Amino acid sequence: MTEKKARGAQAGDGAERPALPATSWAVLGLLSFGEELSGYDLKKWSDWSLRFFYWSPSFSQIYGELKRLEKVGYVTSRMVAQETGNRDKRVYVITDEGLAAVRHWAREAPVEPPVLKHGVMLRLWLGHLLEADRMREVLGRHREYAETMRHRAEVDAAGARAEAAWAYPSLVLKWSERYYASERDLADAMLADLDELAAAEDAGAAGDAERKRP
Amino acid sequence: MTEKKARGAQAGDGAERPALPATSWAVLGLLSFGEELSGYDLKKWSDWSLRFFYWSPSFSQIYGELKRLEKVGYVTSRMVAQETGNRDKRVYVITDEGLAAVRHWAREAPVEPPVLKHGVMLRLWLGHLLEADRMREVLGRHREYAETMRHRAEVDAAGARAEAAWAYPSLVLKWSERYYASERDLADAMLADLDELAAAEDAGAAGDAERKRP
DNA sequence: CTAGACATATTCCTATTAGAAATAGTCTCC
DNA sequence: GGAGACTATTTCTAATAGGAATATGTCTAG
Repeated sequence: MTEKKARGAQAGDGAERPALPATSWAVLGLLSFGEELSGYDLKKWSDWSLRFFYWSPSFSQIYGELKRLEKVGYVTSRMVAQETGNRDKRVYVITDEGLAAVRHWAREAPVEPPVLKHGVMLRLWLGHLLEADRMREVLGRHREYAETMRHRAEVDAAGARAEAAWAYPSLVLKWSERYYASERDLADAMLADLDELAAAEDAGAAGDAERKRP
Repeated sequence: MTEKKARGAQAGDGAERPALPATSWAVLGLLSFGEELSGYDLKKWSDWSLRFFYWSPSFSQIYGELKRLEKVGYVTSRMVAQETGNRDKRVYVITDEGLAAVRHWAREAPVEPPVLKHGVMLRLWLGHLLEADRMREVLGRHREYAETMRHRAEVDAAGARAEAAWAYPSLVLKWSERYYASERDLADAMLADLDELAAAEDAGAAGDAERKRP
C-alpha cells in the first residue's frame, strides 16, 4: 500500500508541500534565522556553522537549491547593487510559507540515522594490507584531525555562548566539542588495542622467529 | 604547479594506476580477503561488515564498480551455474594487480576526514523551530538508534573475536562498539543540557509570566 | 602604475553516490 | 497453484560533490 511517488506529500496539517532533499532544508534552515543572504553568504555561513556535524553543500548545490526554493515559493530574492565596490548580488529571504515548511520538517520529519563514511576505519578494517606502523601513522593523523576539530568547536562554542539567539546552535557546538573529543579518545583507545595485538602476535611468533634467525 | 588532471596518477613505486573513487576501494577491499564473490554477495557482505562505519554502496554501484574494476584488470570474473536451484551468477576474484592496487591505496592514500551528515543535529541546530518536547523526542529516538547499533556491534565483535583472520575487522568492530556507546552518551548529555536550558529559560521568564497571568 | 594575489559572486560541467523499481528465476508454505 | 521470500542483476533518476570557468573589484608590493 505504499504510495507510488510521494512527491508533493501532504502533511497532516493540511498544507501540500513538495518533498525536498536534505540540502534544501539545510539551506532553508540557514535562512530561517531571518537574515537576507546571498548564495555566497550562505556558502560561507554553512562552512562555518554546519561543518562540525553536517557536510557543507557546494556552491553549485546552494545556488541550485535557492532557485528551486524560489520556484516553490519558500524564498524570494532581489538584486542589490553594492555601494562599496564589489559586484551586484542577489539576496534571498525566507517567506512565511518557507518558514512554515522548515518548521514542519524540523518537527515532523522521521528521525534518520546519521550518515558516516569513515575512510580511516575502512583502511584499518583492511589491516591485513598495511604494515602496523603505517596503521599507527594513519590513526595518529586522524587523532590530530579530531583534536583540531574539537578545539575549533570549543572556540566557536565559547563565542556563541554569550548570545541568547544562539542558544540551540550553541548546544550543538557543545555536542560537537564532545563528539570530536570522543573521536580523539577512540583513536587513542584503538592505538592501545593495536599495541596489544602486536604484543600478542610477537608472543605467538617468538618461536617462529627463533627458528628463522640463528 | 598543480597537475591539470591526475587521472592515471603514478604512485612512486613506478606502477601506473587509474584514480578510483572511494567505493571502488571498498569493493576491492572486500575482495582482498581472497574469496570469489558475486555482486549480490558483496552487497550483503558490505551491509553486514561496513555498515557500522562506512555507508553501504547500493547494488547498482557495486555492479558498476565490478565492471570498472574488471576493465582495469583488478578483478576477473566467470559465470557459475548453480546446482541447487537459483539463477546463474557471475563471480569475481581479485587479481594480483588488484591486490597490489588496494594495498597501495591502503598504505599511501592521504588521510581524509570522515564524512558525517548528522540530520538529528541539523534539526536541533534549528531548535528555534521546534518545541522542547519534540526535540527531546527526536534525541531520544536517536539515542535508541545508537544503543541498538552499539549492541549489534558488540554481538558481531564477540562473533569475530575468535577467528585470527578477523583480527583487524575485529578491532574496527570494537571501535564501532565504543563509537555508538559514545553517540548514545552524547545524546544523554545533550538531553541534560536541554533540561538545563529549559530551567534557565523558566527562571528568566518567571517574572514575565507573573505579569501576564494575574 | 601595474601585475599579482585575494575576496566576492555566480555558473557550468562532470563524476560520484543513493536508492527505488523493474526483471527474472527458484523455493517453500499453505 | 498462488503468495511471498530469497537470490541475482539491470535500469533509471535524482541527489551530491567538487573542480573549473568567469566576472568584478580591492589591495599591496615592486
